[in-house]
Amino acid sequence: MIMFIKIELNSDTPIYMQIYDEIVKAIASGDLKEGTVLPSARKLAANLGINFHTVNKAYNLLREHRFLLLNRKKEFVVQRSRDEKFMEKLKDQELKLFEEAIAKGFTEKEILNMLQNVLKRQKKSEEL
Amino acid sequence: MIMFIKIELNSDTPIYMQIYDEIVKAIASGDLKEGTVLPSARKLAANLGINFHTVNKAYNLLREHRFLLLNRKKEFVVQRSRDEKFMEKLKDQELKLFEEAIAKGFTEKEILNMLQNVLKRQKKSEEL
Amino acid sequence: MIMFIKIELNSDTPIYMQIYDEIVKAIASGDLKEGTVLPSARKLAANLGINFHTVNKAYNLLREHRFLLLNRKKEFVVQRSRDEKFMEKLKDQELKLFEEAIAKGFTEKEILNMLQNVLKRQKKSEEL
Amino acid sequence: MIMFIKIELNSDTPIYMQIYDEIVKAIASGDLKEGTVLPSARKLAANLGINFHTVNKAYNLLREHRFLLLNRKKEFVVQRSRDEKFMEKLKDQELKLFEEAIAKGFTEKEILNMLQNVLKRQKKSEEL
DNA sequence: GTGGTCTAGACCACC
DNA sequence: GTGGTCTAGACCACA
Repeated sequence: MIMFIKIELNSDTPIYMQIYDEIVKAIASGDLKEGTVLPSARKLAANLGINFHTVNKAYNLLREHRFLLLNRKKEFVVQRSRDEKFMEKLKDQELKLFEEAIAKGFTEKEILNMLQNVLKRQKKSEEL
Repeated sequence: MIMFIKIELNSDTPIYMQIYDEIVKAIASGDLKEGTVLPSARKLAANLGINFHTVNKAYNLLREHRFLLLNRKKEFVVQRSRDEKFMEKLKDQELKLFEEAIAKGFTEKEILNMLQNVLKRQKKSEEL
Repeated sequence: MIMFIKIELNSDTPIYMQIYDEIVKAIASGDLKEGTVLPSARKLAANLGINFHTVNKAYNLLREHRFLLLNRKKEFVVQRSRDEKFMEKLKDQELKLFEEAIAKGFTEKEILNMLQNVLKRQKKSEEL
Repeated sequence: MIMFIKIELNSDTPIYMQIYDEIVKAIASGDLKEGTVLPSARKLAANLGINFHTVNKAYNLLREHRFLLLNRKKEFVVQRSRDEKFMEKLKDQELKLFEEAIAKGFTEKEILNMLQNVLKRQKKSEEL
């Protein structure tokens, strides 16, 4: 299995976080389907030219957040869990973000516009 | 000046975070207007029956995020900054949140519904 | 033999775990008696509309934990083993859980209340 | 600040887990009170004769589970969060454990006896 | 092979 | 000083 992950070594976001984000993005866009077995942490690390532990940390974080599971063959496999607790957390986070934006002086319309732009951008990447 | 802040001592969110959230909410809802001088950290702490440092931590975090500024008298004052960097950060955060939601298996419609519900809830508290 | 197992495809707990839990529950409640031959993994999988491997994983985990055994005909059979090692493990787990609860600030009374509620709920399902 | 933690290097439970358990136990018994600053990961590691990362892993796990928080001075501090979500999780775990015990053939009385013994043991260590 | 764990040494930003 | 992060190399149990 071939993984296309771009890593910016000189970014301010940690490498393991970049891997995390890229895999979530790939699941969201449909590039990684449910049941897909990810390359082993060691192989992906070799491909990216980084350390095994860095990839391992990303994989374990993804497992904690239920984007991956470890099967009995000790492979990391993509799952789409749809847990409702996540949605509740998301709601709380969004409420807090909106309050901050409005406290900053942005209007509801501006926020909605921004949200729609972001969703459009997301949808495009899904269609490619 | 009197501050109405509700603190849940038995919550799982830290107290300083609760103060932070409550003040942002008060600015968003219009209860706290630009230029309002907040009560000193010591007074608010006494009113809430909590430690001075806890309030101080919340105030400093709010200043860092440009919701408050420290005037010559060393008072914390409400400001509405409208900084565009915040909007950019917000976009990135929203994009990441949406990707996680979609990776979890939620549809675009479900997410939009959730967002509209959250905005409605927010608007109501603004009108009260 | 007919098995009544409810599977929530959109749950956050893995399906094989749900099957595991349901079978343990059925043994505890008396619905599945010692010596009962379970339907083959293939049949159960077909009935539930899920993958054969998922059921197989659950069955093997149950055998590992001595709730099932594999007879000469390679059928999975219910057994009630009463092994004391399990009780020892259980004690250790309970001790750790209690320590966590007390460290969280819950009182002994609260914990006892919770335990009695849980046992009552358990007993009711046994009587049905 | 002096920490009394016993580590079994030749145990089958990972060292970071032993540290985790010992600290939870210390909070439960009252040896570690809310607000207590833990020794730095580096110092504790030196005292125990183990690696910094091992202690760090334990500390971060404790923070994730809300037994510790990282203050603005980057110190790990004991907190007693009393979050209700924990109690809900605990209930589910207990229910599952009871079902397993009953499925094994243990009676309700035996389980209650065991639980009371464990609670007594816990209470004693709290009083010392 | 795999991931889980532990060790060791390094640089960073923050205070 | 602190924790956060990354690298490097090692041993283990498991399958």
